[in-house]
Amino acid sequence: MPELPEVETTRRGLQRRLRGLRVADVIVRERRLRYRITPGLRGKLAGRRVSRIARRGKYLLFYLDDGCLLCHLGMSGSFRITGGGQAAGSHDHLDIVFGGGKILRYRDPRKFGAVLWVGGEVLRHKLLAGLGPEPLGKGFGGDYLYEQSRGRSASVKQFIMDSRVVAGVGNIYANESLFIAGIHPARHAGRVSRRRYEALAAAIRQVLQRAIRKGGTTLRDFVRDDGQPGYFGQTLAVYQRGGEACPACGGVIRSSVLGQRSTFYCPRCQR
DNA sequence: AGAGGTACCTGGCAGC
DNA sequence: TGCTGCCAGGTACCTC
Repeated sequence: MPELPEVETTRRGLQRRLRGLRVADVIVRERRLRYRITPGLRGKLAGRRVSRIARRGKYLLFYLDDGCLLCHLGMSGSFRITGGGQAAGSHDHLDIVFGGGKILRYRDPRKFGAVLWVGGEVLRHKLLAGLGPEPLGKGFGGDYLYEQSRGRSASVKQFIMDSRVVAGVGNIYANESLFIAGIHPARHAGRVSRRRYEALAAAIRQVLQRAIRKGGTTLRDFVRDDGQPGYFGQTLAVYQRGGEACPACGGVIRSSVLGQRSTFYCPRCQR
């Protein structure tokens, strides 16, 4: 499933190849994603030029001349660019055709994604307005996590996966960063020290940056914008490794469920 | 305000 | 082998 590094990898690839291009046509095959794809999208986009592509959490923001296409890949979404000869598959819900013939194709078997046109200031959009700071940006760090977490009884894992606390930390990287920081995922967020939040913030930045450098960690059906699958799961220390040996101490990695999410940790290394 | 639960969807896989 | 049924997983939203 696309996590923040995959989204960032996608953003970089798409920006490199689409910036400055003008939309010629839009083909919507399936409108029912998490939300309905904005009706009349063709009229909104046609003739507009892509000025840049940004990211906010796991949302992709395609800035056009006078508005923004706000997209989310959900669980199984991917973008790719085709030359035009490729026939659309059954899960290829949207094509954005550019002048010159390049096609940006959105595929999403599970339809958890979103493609919405936002005419005004996109960062004030309901889906973005409440997001916490970017984990790789200013405003995020140990002090911030410490202050935000006081008095909170939810587990530290659920806390860092709350998009209002920090944007875009999903299940994989929550597991991995807690392992690196040596913090037990079920520990109450309000009972983690400032010093340990410092370690956790550093771990979150480290795992995300490393995955971005690797081109994105992927488990199943993420496809990079060049159409190549991006399997990098072998670099994960604990995620989906329940019953295996901890790479740090050799003990057995445990799996459990926290907030309806699969959770992996080493009970010896994480307290 | 915070915590917990639910819905959305479908490929993949476990169990029969 | 073939069918059925369950579940993951990100996020918003609802309820308590």
